[in-house]
Amino acid sequence: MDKKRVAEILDEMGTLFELKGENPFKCRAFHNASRVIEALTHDLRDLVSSGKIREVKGIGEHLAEIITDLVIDGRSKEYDQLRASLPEGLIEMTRIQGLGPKRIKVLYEKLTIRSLAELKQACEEHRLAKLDGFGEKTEENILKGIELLATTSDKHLYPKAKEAAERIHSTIASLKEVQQAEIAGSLRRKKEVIGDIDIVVSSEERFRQRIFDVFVAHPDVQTVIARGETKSSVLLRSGITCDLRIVDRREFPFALNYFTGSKEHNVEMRSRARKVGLSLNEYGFTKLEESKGKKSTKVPTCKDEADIYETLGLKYIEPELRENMGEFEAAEVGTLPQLIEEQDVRGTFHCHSTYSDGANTIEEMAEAARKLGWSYLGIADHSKVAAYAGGLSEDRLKLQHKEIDKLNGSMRDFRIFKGSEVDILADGTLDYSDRVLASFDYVVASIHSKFKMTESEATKRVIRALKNKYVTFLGHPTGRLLLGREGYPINMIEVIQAAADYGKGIEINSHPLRLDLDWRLVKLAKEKKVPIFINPDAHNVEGLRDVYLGVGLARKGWLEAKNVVNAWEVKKVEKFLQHVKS
DNA sequence: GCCGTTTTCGGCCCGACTGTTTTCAGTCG
Repeated sequence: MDKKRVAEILDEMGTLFELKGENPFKCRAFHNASRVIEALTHDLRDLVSSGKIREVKGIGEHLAEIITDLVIDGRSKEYDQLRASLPEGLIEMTRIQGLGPKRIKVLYEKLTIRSLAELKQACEEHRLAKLDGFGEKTEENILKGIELLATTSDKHLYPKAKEAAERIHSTIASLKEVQQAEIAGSLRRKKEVIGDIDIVVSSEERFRQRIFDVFVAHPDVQTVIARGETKSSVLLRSGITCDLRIVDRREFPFALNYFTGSKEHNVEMRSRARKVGLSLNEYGFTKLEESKGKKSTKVPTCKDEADIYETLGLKYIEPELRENMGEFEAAEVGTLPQLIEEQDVRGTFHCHSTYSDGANTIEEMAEAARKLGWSYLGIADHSKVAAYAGGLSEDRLKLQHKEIDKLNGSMRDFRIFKGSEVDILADGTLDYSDRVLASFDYVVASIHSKFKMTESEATKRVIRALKNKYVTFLGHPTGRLLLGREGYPINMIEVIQAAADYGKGIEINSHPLRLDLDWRLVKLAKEKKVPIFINPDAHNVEGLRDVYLGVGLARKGWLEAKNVVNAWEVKKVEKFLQHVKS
């Protein structure tokens, strides 16, 4: 069983324990373990067979046992029994906004409600309102919640969420009553998929309700979920939930930090605060009293987030790194990376032109790249087997190369590289002969067909392709489509190791639907010293800008400019491309 | 269930909002 499935099962077990009314800390331990397993950058099977799984923080004796059963036998007796002890439909009910395990348990025990359908019916017949702690409003909200489940999704692509957030933000930020306004949450951390939008604002207290008035009346707002003294919550027409919090000016850095998260990062922040005798919340620090941990006098305020980190003896941690995945340890000893920035990009590779399935000519693409301030561009059209995408025959390639030579002769201070996105065939060989491959400046090797292979077959296939001396880097490594298709099963840890061994690069495909390589693996690739190419996979001039999405992902993967080939000077790039195939 | 320089038991982040309540439990992030 792979780690993704193991993580899913542990998470489900946590929820099942909640539904049974188990010790909440035990439940949390399972949810936490799920997250820890998901985030592992070591091979889970190796960790299990060597017994090192027990050394992973958050995995104790019992969880190690369950994980071992799942990985080795593909099943766990404890999980099977737990699942059998409750109706399946209860898990689905936890997805209803505002309905949690405690009340689902009551509904199951008192009214034997076992599924969404039964719950809906019970609400319509007003059977819930008869129970203690339930009322008419609860029934209404549950019915609304069930309806919402069908029409909205709880995950959204980063660019869509960003656009929605910026529309609200610009309205709020332009109000004269607003002192500061920032988009926080997973958007600020540049997660590839976004749950909801968090906006943090500072203003004088007397203006809060006026700001909330504007917020809930925004044309993008569909329904108001909650409205209080410091927080309001709405559902946008785009199906995304948006929260707005308003605090005092001096609380702002704390609120921004808190609502940027991640949750795991926050937990660690607070626990570190306690170690130096402070309590931390979204409003500031307070001193912990010696006796009984009671709070008293405020410690001096912090003017920005950097001050907060400094108070805890830490260097400033960039939002993208706040996942409690090693950033605290690095901030403590001052080894945080100097993250790559958008302006470090000097060009990109893996773009398409009218020669295959692109919408713009090579010249138009190059011109657009120049306007972005870049000094080079790589054109990598599809290879011949990709007939559906206008893959290039060898004759057409000659024409294309001639055209590029001509353009290079006429453009000053700009270089167009001859590349190709060559299909990796089912057996791991490439779609052009070595003689043809040798004619390119660089070669992107990608999979576009035969996705249904076993993990070990797919891994061997890709590694064989990487071994070809003419291959420069691997394109969209897992083939995932966010919120759509899972990547094909492949052992990326082995692939990254192979890339390191053969001196090859790996692409961060920045297409908003792909964002592939995943940032967790980007970090591993960096550790293995694998050069990264940030590519837009652009099929038109507008698509070039997607590179900046990839930069966000690169930052999330701890990359510095020196780790990214397209942040290098053109001379260095030329040398590197030559070196790879020599 | 996990963890530990306050270490093998006793904590485990903490505040806002809602709906049901006469002071709070459940849920969320």
